[in-house]
Amino acid sequence: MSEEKSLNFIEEIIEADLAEGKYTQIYTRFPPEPNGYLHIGHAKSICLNFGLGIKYGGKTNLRFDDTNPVKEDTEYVDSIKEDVQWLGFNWQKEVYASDYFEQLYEMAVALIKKGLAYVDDLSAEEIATLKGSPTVPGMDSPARGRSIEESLLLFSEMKAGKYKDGEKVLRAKIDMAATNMHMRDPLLYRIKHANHHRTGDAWCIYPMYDFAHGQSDSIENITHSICTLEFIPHRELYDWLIERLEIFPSKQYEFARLNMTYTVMSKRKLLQLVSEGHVQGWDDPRMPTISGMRRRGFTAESIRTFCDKIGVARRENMIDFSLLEFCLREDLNKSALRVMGVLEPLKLIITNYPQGQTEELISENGPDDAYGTRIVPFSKILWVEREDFMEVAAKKWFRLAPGAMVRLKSAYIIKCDGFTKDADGNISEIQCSYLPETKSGNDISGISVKGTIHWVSAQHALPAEVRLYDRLFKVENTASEEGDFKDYINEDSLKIISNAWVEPSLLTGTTATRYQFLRKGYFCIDKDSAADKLVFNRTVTLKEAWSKEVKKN
RNA sequence: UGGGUUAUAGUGUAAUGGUAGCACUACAGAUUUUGAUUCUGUCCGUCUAGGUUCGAAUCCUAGUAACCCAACCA
Repeated sequence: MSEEKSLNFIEEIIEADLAEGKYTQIYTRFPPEPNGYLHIGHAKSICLNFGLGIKYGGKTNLRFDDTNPVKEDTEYVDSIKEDVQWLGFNWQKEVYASDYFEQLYEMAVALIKKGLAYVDDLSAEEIATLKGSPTVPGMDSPARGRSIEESLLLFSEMKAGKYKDGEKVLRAKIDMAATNMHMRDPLLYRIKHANHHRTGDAWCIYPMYDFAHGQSDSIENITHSICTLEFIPHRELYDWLIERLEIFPSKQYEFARLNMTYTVMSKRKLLQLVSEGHVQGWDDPRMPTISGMRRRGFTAESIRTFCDKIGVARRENMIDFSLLEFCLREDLNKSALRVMGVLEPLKLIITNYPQGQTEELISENGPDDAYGTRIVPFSKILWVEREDFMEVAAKKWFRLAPGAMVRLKSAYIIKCDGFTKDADGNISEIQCSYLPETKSGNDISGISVKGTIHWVSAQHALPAEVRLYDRLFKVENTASEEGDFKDYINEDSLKIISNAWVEPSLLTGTTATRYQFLRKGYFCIDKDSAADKLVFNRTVTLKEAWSKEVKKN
């Protein structure tokens, strides 16, 4: 019965390492820089790193890579922690690169003492010029021959605050002619007289990524340091530093980052969408951020399933948004409460139903009996969906039309007898008669109809605002189009319906409740919602065969 | 035009010299008091050209294409 799932390349490496006794336990980490909100691409990394820890009985740290004080903030730290937890993961330790500033400084001193690093006085521009290009070897800085003692002194002066930003840097002494640009005497430390969100003003020199990341991995005994493809060129330096420093040999492995159709995934672009007001914030339900998706109504389970299904490999990829939707619907179908809500209301009068009478009808809450049932009030005047009525029935149409019969879900079969138009020619009301012997659960009529529609009792319904979302961009991949990515923003990605009606049971939900509005999709209660003004987000539509039928004709 | 990485249905991902499989998408049908779900089926693939081999997606050679690398960002 057990169909074994094949391993991804990282799992193969881990199993080989474990098999040959290289490690008795693996240790991974998720290392975001706290300079923005996490998105679905980060979720892939989170699921990978934490998932590996769980699968192989190892540990996983949450580490904030906070080596650049001017970009980072505790606001981001807090949101990242919330998102990781919401996704369902617990870290072994919460750590910060800034926890290691003292150790990192000592390591830098050790490197200088070995003659493997030196203080340079060149400007950023001069350093860039001397660095050469991929096809032209670099040239030595005049400071490269500086004595160990002098570098040691200058470095301590850098730390003491004697120099201004940009006046001096610490560089590794490697090879100015290396084909790998990252090995041409990379910068290790720079001066930044800036307030750090955790260390305050204690430091004015900060390690660069390359002198913090691998060292932090090593300090934490990380066995498998997993990052994305663009860090491949850094691996040589990662190994070089660990080897020269003679510290725990963490190993770096790279996988391809996630790309998805109809959205963007770079922090820079997401920040732009927020700061320029194209969306209403990092948690705008249209955003691919974890917080946006959460607000939209995505479940953590569906995101985890998605991350599992997309796999882990080393080739560039572009995942169909529809796969994410599939995972979402698959999960929501199992858990969402079935309710009725009418988005675009059309008045329906049951002419032969007693005025003033109300019936309490029974309707099922979920996909199976375990979810139980609830009471839905029924009366003479109902709201039904405007699009469920056609003045002239199309072919294969089995909803309301003059003379046609449909079942009202959990209620009666009705027959459409007529309709009324207003002065503008719009249909304002339809008149139907109901068949008392067709009551749901007790139908003894023997009549069967092809269509079943949802409805709410006008007298009992609750008014609601419903927000419908569409893809953020009009094209699958903005990067492969001409011009700026913002030229392709979908201006109709948000549609607000302010006059929807929902059944009374919706009053008791919370933002954690997941609903399926029958035939209309999956919805959740937005944080803007209040008892006197319900607000719903449509998480995702149901799959729709009819809309395809319409397109065909 | 130096170095690095990667090429398997439309999209992802397996097959580690031995039947190219799975999922999503698309399409068709059955069931259905949600045109949903569920179930059944169909279409579609090894970048190219040579070579090794009884046998190649896999190994070799030569091409081609895509992505990454010259931040005091991570």
